Amino acid sequence: MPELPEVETTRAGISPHILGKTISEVVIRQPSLRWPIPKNLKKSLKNQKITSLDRRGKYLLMGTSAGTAIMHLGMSGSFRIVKTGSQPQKHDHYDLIFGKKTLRFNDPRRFGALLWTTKPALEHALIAPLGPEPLGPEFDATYLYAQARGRKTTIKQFIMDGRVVVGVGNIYASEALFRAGIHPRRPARRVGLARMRKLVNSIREVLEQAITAGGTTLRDFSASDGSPGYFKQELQVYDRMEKPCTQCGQAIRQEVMGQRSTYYCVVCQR
DNA sequence: ACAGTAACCTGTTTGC
DNA sequence: TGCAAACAGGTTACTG
Repeated sequence: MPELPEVETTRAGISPHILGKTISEVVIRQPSLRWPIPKNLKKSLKNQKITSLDRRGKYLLMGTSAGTAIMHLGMSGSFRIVKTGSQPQKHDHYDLIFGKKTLRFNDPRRFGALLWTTKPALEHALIAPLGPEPLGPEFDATYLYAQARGRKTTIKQFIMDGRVVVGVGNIYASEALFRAGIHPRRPARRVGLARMRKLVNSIREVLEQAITAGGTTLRDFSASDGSPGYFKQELQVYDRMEKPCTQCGQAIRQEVMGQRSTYYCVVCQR
């Protein structure tokens, strides 16, 4: 479900409800997520005040004076702010209770994560290897071009590699490549500097527009207040197999690359 | 070092 | 209608 815009929408949505607030109770109903929720997490988090809520790639980093909770939404995770004591639904795996309000995590497929670290979060084994933020200053054409030297992989799989750049998932990879006019199967090393510049701009543009629209709701994503994301209306290729290209009218093609559905226009993308 | 694939899970859609 | 296979927005770990 969630790529960078959806995680950012989530971060912005829950921030005002938890920043500066103190966790009065932690309830774990299902500890077996992508990795087991650490046994010490409940004790570590209880009575801690939330001092920050940051995003790194698709990870949410919830800071306290004692350490940082590292959270991930996986494929199907979402947070809701609910009234404390309200009946948990199916797949509601954990609650962070802040007095009258509760931050509740729901995740049918259980690819999400909740971890705890007392070191600086950026040094954590899952966070440290991550590439630059696509909306940050280090991500530019020169960097992307340099990274692509000698790489045999396709440009689509290249921009979806979190060590190259974070936050570009399956939807926005297809969308950014369409906007940049680059064929998803083109080898990464065969994209020149000028087209890398175009690609960097397309990635930034599509992510920023999606954040503004509150993310993309394809099936079941919703913000922490339950509202959907509206970027689906702006999608040019993703989930539009056989529909006309918005630029040239050619039927949009769908293929599987690296076990992921990929959508593109055979005329506009080379 | 890199690329490709299987694996982790459940729910929904598709095809016979 | 029923059942099985395929597929879904992510990421790591393993294999070659």
